[in-house]
Amino acid sequence: MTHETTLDTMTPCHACPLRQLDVFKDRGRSEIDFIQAFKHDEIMVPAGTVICREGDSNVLLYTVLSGWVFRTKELGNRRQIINFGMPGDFLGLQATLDQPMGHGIEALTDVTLCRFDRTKLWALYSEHPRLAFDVTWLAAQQERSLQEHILTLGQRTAFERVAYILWHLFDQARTLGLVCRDRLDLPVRQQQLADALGLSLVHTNKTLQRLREDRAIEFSERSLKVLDEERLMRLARAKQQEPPSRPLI
Amino acid sequence: MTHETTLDTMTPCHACPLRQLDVFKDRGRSEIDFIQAFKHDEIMVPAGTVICREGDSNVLLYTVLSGWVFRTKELGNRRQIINFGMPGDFLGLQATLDQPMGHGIEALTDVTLCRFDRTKLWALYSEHPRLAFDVTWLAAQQERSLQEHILTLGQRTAFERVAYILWHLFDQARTLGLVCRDRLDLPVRQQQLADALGLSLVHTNKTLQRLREDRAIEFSERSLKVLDEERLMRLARAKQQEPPSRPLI
DNA sequence: CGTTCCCTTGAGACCGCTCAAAGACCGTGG
DNA sequence: CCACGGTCTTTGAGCGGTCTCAAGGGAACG
Repeated sequence: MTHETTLDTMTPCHACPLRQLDVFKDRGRSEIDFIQAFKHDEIMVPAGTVICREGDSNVLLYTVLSGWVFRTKELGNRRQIINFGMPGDFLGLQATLDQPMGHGIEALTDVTLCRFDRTKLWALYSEHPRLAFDVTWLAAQQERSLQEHILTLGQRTAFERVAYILWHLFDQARTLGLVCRDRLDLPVRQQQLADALGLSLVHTNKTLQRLREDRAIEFSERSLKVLDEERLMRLARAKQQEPPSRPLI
Repeated sequence: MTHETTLDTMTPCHACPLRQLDVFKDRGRSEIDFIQAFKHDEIMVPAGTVICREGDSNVLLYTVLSGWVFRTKELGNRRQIINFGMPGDFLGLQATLDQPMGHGIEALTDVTLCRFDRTKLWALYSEHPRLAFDVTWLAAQQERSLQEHILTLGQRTAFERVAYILWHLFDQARTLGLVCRDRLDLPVRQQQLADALGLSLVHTNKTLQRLREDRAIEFSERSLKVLDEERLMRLARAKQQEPPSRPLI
């Protein structure tokens, strides 16, 4: 089912390319060593791979090293994309403590994942309270992001939703250095935007057209260009906030 | 602005009435002692009190001891209720680590809150990894609940949403022993249901009528009676799941 | 007995949905 | 090289679910 490839040459944590980004907090040597020991292996999965399903137990813990993923929930024949995950995102925490996953996770692009041994999570808590704190921080941050999404689904119009999600993905990707000259490689289909926003594909498409006509964005060939960020944010009713310096595990 | 009353006679943690409920995990003596020391005081606030606002920093940590609260986010002149909190819910974690709260919290009914000293949170992590684990567990559980809400807002029809939220509140309250003979004291206005579901007040009201006509529920005078839980769940497209045994802090 | 808050009901408008079909692009195989 | 099927995007047409506006009723309270 999965066509995962276990990589022979793991990226050593102390040389993790993500750690060089400003968004991620600096870490002491001993913590990085622990993370290194915590890390089980590193895998590559192709776009479209189901990393785990809603209801799965015994899911490993992952950090996205490269590529994009998304979380998803199903209801009958409909599906909701909960949110998108980018490098640095920590996955699978919910399956801790005999609880099944509340959502599935799929690879949006080809993805490299650091895989961690969940049985060592307890050691992390007892030996490295600082890391334990960071795990909680990541969970709280995830909560924040979900709350914002609830606001979007509950109170924004279709037009605002589409504007918001594009800006949000753009803004988030920018902190990871993925934006170059206001242009972002955005590997998302319109159907996926629709599934994330609770809209139909057709209406999402028509709304995108309006955003293009407004000269707020260009978006084609999997590439998003933000022509006027101020305008886009106004249309999305979004407010800028400093990206917090966040932990990487 | 707040009319909070600090109670002279704090409930001792080892005699906490909530701990006697089956849903809450048993705890060792030393952990309860730590929680007791962690607890700063106990306050009573009347219905309608704003406990904290979105964007607040330096928010204390709370556990709801009795009564109901709700989390909220504003967008212009519209507001979204993120979810409702009942006894045992842990509030304010987001404000940890210099991050502002991502949502406001208000008292739905008169509420008793245990107030904790956030400066001691670090001690909790370093001295009681088990409790630290539980804090994370609570955050992950909160995440779960928000994800389900996202599914509701994104994929359920108005009718399903109303059915779902009533069943969900009913089901959750039941684990706390608040349901007696299929009847629950539900202190929620229709406007608040509407704000939680992203619907207008008018449409929420008409949808409630349909649910009443279907003989699935009775709901008036702040009292909800579930006439046919099977039917209600089917209408809500909800699926039952065992309530996990959860930690209480 | 007036005010206020909440619930209820009706009428009409509009936003977003479904159905349907065509166009664009791409990889594959004949 | 072209034909073909698959996936994704685009566009049109019409329906209906949900919204807004408006007004009235009931209960609680000073």
